[in-house]
Amino acid sequence: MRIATWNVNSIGARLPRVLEWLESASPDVVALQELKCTSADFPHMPIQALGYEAVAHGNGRWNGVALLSRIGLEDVTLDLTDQPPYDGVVETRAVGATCGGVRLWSVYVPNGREPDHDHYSYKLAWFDALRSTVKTELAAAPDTPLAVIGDFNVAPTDADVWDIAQFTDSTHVTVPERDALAALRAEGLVDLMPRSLKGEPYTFWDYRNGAFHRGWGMRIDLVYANPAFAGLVSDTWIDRNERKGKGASDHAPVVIDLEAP
DNA sequence: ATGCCCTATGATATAGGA
Repeated sequence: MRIATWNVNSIGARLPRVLEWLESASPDVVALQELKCTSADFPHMPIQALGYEAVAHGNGRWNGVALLSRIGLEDVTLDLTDQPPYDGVVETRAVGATCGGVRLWSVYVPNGREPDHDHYSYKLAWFDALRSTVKTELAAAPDTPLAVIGDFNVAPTDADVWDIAQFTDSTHVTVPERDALAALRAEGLVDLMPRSLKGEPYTFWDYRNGAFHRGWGMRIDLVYANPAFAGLVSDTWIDRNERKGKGASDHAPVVIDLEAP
């Protein structure tokens, strides 16, 4: 079984590359983030034509998540339990489903913007709702393989950014954000470290300043798996080739290969 | 080489991304 997660930075703009990648990489399940479209505008038809059914959860211009599967899509859950709103809106940042016996969550954790911004406290509250939701699911089905995959918008360690000195006073590397990841792990998840195709662990490179070719990246797209899931994994890797060329997302897909449960 | 920001929006600027 092949599972992947990919922040596509607009499914509309990325559709040609997404379709090509589905054909070449042939994943069974794909978690997408940053659709930047409404659920109604999600391009189901060309994706279905490749054999995937999809649940898309998007409320417009920002965020939006989806799960694509060609091995079943059951028990779909939109949003986290008690997911906090931002500016009065519960944003479309989480969707869960069971695919081929594996429980998956596609998540797009809020950015946080600046450590003293409202968005940052929102980010931490959002993480706690994620932790709580996962805790409940793990308790209800401890033997079911489960993974939370997506754009966590936190680099777990200093080695997960190209130069920690560049991140003074910025989000994504602060202690409270990393503590939020640790709290998730404490519920029984492990951070599955992906194999790199080129000696750097990054999954995101800014569009600006030639960041990709300079190796100025960050590992913020993560795979958090319970032991039942981790025990099935044969490989985890970052498809950085997908960051190359014209019309690329600023994130690369992270691919997980595992034995079917 | 992978090459110096991109996307959606009531749009000719702006907000958000990280």
